[in-house]
Amino acid sequence: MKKKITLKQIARELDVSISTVSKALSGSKEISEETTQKIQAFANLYNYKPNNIALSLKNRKTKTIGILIPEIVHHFFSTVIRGIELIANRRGYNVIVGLSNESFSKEIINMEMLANGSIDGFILSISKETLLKQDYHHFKATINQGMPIVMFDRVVNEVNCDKVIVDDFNGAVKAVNKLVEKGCKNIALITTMDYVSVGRLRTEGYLEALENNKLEPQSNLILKIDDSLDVENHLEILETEIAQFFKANSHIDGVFAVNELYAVSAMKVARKLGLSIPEDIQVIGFTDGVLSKHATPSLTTVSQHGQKMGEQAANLLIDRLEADNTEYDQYIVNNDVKSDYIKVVIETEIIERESTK
Amino acid sequence: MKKKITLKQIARELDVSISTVSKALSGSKEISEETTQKIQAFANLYNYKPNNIALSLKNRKTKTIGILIPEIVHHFFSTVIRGIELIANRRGYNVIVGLSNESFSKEIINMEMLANGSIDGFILSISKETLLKQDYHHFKATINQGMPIVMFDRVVNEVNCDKVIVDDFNGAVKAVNKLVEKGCKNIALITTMDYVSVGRLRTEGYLEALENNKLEPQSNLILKIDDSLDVENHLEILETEIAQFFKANSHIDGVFAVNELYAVSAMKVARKLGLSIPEDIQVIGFTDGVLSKHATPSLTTVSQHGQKMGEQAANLLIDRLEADNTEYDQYIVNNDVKSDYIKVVIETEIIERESTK
DNA sequence: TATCAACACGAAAACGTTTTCGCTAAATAT
DNA sequence: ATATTTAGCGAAAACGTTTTCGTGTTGATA
Repeated sequence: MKKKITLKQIARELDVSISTVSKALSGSKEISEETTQKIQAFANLYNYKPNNIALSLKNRKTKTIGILIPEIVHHFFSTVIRGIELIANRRGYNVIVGLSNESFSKEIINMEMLANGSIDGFILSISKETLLKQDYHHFKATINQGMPIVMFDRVVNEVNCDKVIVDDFNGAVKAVNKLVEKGCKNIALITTMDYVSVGRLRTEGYLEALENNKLEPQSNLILKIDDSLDVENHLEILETEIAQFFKANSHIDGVFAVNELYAVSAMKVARKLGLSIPEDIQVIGFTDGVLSKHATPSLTTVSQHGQKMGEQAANLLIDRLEADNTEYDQYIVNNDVKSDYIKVVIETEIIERESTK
Repeated sequence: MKKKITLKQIARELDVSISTVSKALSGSKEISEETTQKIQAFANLYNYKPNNIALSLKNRKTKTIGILIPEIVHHFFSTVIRGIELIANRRGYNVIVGLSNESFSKEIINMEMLANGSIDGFILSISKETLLKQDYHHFKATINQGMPIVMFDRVVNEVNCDKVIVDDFNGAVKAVNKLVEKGCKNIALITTMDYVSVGRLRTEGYLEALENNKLEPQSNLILKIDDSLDVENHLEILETEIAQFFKANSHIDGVFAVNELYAVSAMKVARKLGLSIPEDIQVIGFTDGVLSKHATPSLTTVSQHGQKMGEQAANLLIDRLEADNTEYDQYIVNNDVKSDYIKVVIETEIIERESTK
């Protein structure tokens, strides 16, 4: 077993100083041709690579970005990671991931664990519990210590930082418009509780689109699912709730669901009730994942472009990291709080499949 | 913006030496009660946390483990990551992820990027291209430099290290047995090309089970899909191949597919051909993911317990890291190569759903 | 009073780099 | 012949820790 070789060992072996080795390897013209040759040959032979940790300590930057997300077994989040990793790698950064599991305390612990030198900046999406508590001090503290944060998808106005979001509102509008266009008159909404901002925005988009299309919103056509419990294990509850919903409102001819699972479950339940899709009920979901693509019938969805979100977030963060010079603080103009922080909005796109006519 | 405070700053502020601060904060009884109090109070006030990078350099360990997988937008792999992260976090480790994208060169680049001090050890699953090339020098080199590797799922005998695998062979046997038990006589296999070891093992299990059940293996009942092209974008090719397969072999009454996607596609195609599931054809897939759970009809699958694999892999790696003392090398006994490396086999489990009777 | 242990703290090395500065000897210019 | 540049290299500091060893002061003991 040959341990990795260091500058010091090379120096001792070739009877030169550490500085000479370092300079020779970086091709400094301060060192003679001859010496440089000798040192580089030796270094190659022993496959010398500088130690990242030592570099990090010296440069006070780790070339590593921290990702903090609620859940990783999740098509959308893993797609975002892929986007982040793609850009990070291309720009010479590594990626370290922490999972909050939707828990406030795990979010904090993870942040503190990473904020002590391990990373240069964060890309994160806020946990449900944090959103519920509305306690964002850990984000603010981190930013205040000079560590930049980029938030994506689940963001919050109270924290001043770069953000990448999907246009939830207009995505919902588009979806509902599409259903109207396809002839639906009684469009149901299956959504989550309001505290997750993306759910709220999608609900608002749904209402707006109804109004635009001169359709009367019917409060009984909105089904709010309590997903504070892990819904994966409560599939049956979900399905029975949807079944009751359909039975109580047999005039429903279109469904807009704020996520894939709700949409697929709706299709499943509808068919069990003897309704056919898309003939009797047309369905559109949000988030274009595996389920949508491979369900039967395949699902028309609003695509969030998760990978693009990840790429944008990574670029935003790295740009900021590498423009270390300027102080990106907020300032006041005309009694208005201004800031240099950027909010990127990713446009949604409707992908039509078999669940609509 | 207050940057993070260091020992040196605390020392200067309180007019003591750096050593004294360090000792006081670690509660050394070498420092007087009074001084300790003062220092700890000050450190708390300024929220002092030791710098991880400096610690890493000093201790020559990073408390970080590197994960290298072919793909992250993938239910199985993300489940494994979740398991690894769970254990890593519990045992005080961070997790850094690299994606090989099934590419040999990206695998190497990623390994080299991480092996230079950033991590203490690897948990990885081999890329398809590497398996095809059968070039494993980068793994061996890494191990030889004293950096432990734990391989999972896609492993290879040529490399000496700890391994966590699923019992692919017996999983396949169980699946086929189940189909036989449910009355199938002509069981088809939909599998990948042989170079991915897990695919090969599952194929062998299929054949073994047929033999055990005194069923004649029929070579035309085996469909090998070339997944060297990204299959996600070749859904149609996949479906037409399966359709031709079914048409040419109308006596098929059971299907065992080596992954979810093939199984779900098989169901979809079968139904388009007017066959009903499970009445006409029963289907069992491998890998229990979202698709299996939410397909209609839901899919009976062989569960791989990805999270458990991740947990085992993480424990194996960390155990090895923290037992740094002993040299875990291979040695010869009775002309036999022995090694202290452990191979953990995770048992599969059949989860019965609607696609079987 | 001289010796010694206990106490409280500081100096310095080490982890592996990069970089600034200084030094010596040779080469060139005056 | 003397002054000045230049080439080639080494010493040392710095990044932020921990830890070993040394040192000075105090109080107790012989």
